[in-house]
Amino acid sequence: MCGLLLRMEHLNDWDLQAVVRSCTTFSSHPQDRAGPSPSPAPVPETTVKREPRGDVLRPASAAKDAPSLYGLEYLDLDHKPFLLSAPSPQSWAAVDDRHEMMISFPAAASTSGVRPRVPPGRKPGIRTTTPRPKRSKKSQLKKEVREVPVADGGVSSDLWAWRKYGQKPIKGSPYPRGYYKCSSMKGCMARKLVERSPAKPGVLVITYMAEHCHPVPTQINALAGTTRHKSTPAEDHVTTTTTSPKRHGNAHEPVRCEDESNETSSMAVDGTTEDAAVDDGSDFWPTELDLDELLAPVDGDLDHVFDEDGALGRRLSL
DNA sequence: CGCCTTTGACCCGCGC
DNA sequence: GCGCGGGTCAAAGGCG
Repeated sequence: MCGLLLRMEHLNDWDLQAVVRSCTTFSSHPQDRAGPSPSPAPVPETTVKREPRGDVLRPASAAKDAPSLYGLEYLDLDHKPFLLSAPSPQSWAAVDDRHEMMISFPAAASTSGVRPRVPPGRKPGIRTTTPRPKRSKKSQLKKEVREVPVADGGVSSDLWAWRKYGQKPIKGSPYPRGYYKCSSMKGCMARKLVERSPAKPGVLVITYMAEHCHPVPTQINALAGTTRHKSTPAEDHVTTTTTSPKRHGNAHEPVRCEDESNETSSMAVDGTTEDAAVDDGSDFWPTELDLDELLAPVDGDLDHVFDEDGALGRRLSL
């Protein structure tokens, strides 16, 4: 495992993912989470399902050689292994909101080397005709911003499954920003942006956008998803959790995103939400009752899991 | 087989 | 109106 850590130093990619997974707020405890509003946040886009463009040509090349190391220097949370200092579910409430759950990934997961990369992307100029839905004005998006310390290895974890769909370098910041979508349920427009704070490298800034239109996946599912890891040690720490109902089966009935998303179109952008986000994300998460209900079935499992830091850490890192 | 990550390209909002 | 920067898409390859 230690060896893996060493690798991590070279492979900074992992952290982003790890962060993603772990930084999200803990959905299990409403009081801890800050999230965008309780009601589905209606980002205009949310209501519209994008259609595949399909007219894009494939990149001819196949030279995927470039290691994906460079991109995430920023997330180099590597200096410290993530430990899951997970409080039992019941104690989550007591956990500092900003710190959420401390997760550590003692070991990177796989030992496989860096995965060769090919230049992905579409050929220039081929984008097409399928117009994208108009993006809602950035200013109108409701955003919940959370800061999670990384230095102490504390990263919050949540029960949602996130799928990374992009990463971009941000001007003015030495660290790239990762873009994630909720993969717990298809159609869920919840997203989050993860980046390191330029001012405070030890802090990860997680911005939540839109809302989940479905119940929190059961812990079991969430954890189950974390087991997946990729070959690249850096990335694998926390592979995305494949918590999609499809795969693991969600015990709870999914909520229709479309319906909800429409209602939340008014995501506030004003500062009030930010405060809420940091201090109390309750509005972003399911009600406590819901959570309890959702988690009840797996409570025992959770305890079990969290009792063993290693266990969770392992899962996350593997 | 299906989902995930990576990453360049494409698109759009915003500022000047 | 233009350009920049940010956000999203989607191909390719990998892994369980």
